[in-house]
Amino acid sequence: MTPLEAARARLERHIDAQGMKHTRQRVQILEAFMRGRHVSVEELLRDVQNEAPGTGAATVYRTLKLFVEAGIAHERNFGDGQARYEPAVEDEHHDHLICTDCGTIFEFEEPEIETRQSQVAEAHGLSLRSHRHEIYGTCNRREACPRWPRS
Amino acid sequence: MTPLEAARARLERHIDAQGMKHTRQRVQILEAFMRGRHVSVEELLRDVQNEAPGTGAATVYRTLKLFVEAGIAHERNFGDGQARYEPAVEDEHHDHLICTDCGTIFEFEEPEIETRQSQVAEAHGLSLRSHRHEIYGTCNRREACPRWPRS
DNA sequence: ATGAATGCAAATAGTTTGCACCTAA
DNA sequence: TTAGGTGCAAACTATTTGCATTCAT
Repeated sequence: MTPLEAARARLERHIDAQGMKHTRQRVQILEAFMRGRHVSVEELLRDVQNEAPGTGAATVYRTLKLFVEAGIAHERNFGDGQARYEPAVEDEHHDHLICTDCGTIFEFEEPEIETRQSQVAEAHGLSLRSHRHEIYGTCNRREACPRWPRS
Repeated sequence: MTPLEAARARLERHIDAQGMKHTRQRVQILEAFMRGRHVSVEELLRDVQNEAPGTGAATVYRTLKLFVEAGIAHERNFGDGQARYEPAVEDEHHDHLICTDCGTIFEFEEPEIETRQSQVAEAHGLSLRSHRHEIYGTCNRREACPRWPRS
């Protein structure tokens, strides 16, 4: 089962469970969404409208919320003032590194940090719900980074 | 030297260095700002206008940016859609825990997490610039938490 | 048939900006 | 005197919402 198939299955299940309707737009948006990695609404809307002109921005916003509720998307906010969404892989978690020069987004996973984090929450008497951990830096990669001046 | 005095000194220095002007508003906003802990612009504006009616919102926004540039404030974003600012204490760093029920903000410092974080950045070939680490949870404190139902 | 989903446009919320007036230096 | 600062209102950006229309069931 491909990630897209898995996501589609989860979405169908969620839609049925909530007594919602299966629509052309929801499938189209899902397909475009699953092709991306950390897409902004703007980017996604552009992609969708390429194949399905006439799709409204409001629908994309509403559908992304639906994806989050269905557990197939995570909302991210990297401080550029717009939300980004990424496909959620079941039982998988990672945080992000962002190059402030070129905008490249890397992912990382640090069990030790996660552990410490739980301890911190506990020490403060909080029941951990979620977290957000982003590292910002510059990627020092002339070739890869679009903002590095080419000689 | 109190924190306020220290901040004022740094601000004056910055203002002089940049050839800017010392104004009544900047001092008033600084004083109100240093009284708070993680104030939103809205809250700060209200405080300032209590003592200095007529102060404009734009001035508060502009002044907070100035504070950040002068190194006496940090901008924070806890996902409630508005920026918050907190006094920067020199050579001190902490991250945050936020109670999603009552909004209480706790601070924490975990050298081990910081260390791992640097290693992660390095492993990905990034020069670490900054980071953001927030833990969200619920504080389980009937008495302290305004959103807990009183019996 | 009928209620939910869509698309558009208008509304919102936080923040920024243009500009005439004011004020520190 | 005069550049920089302030206050107001208008502009902006991302997102949400109201509503008439369309579509899945």
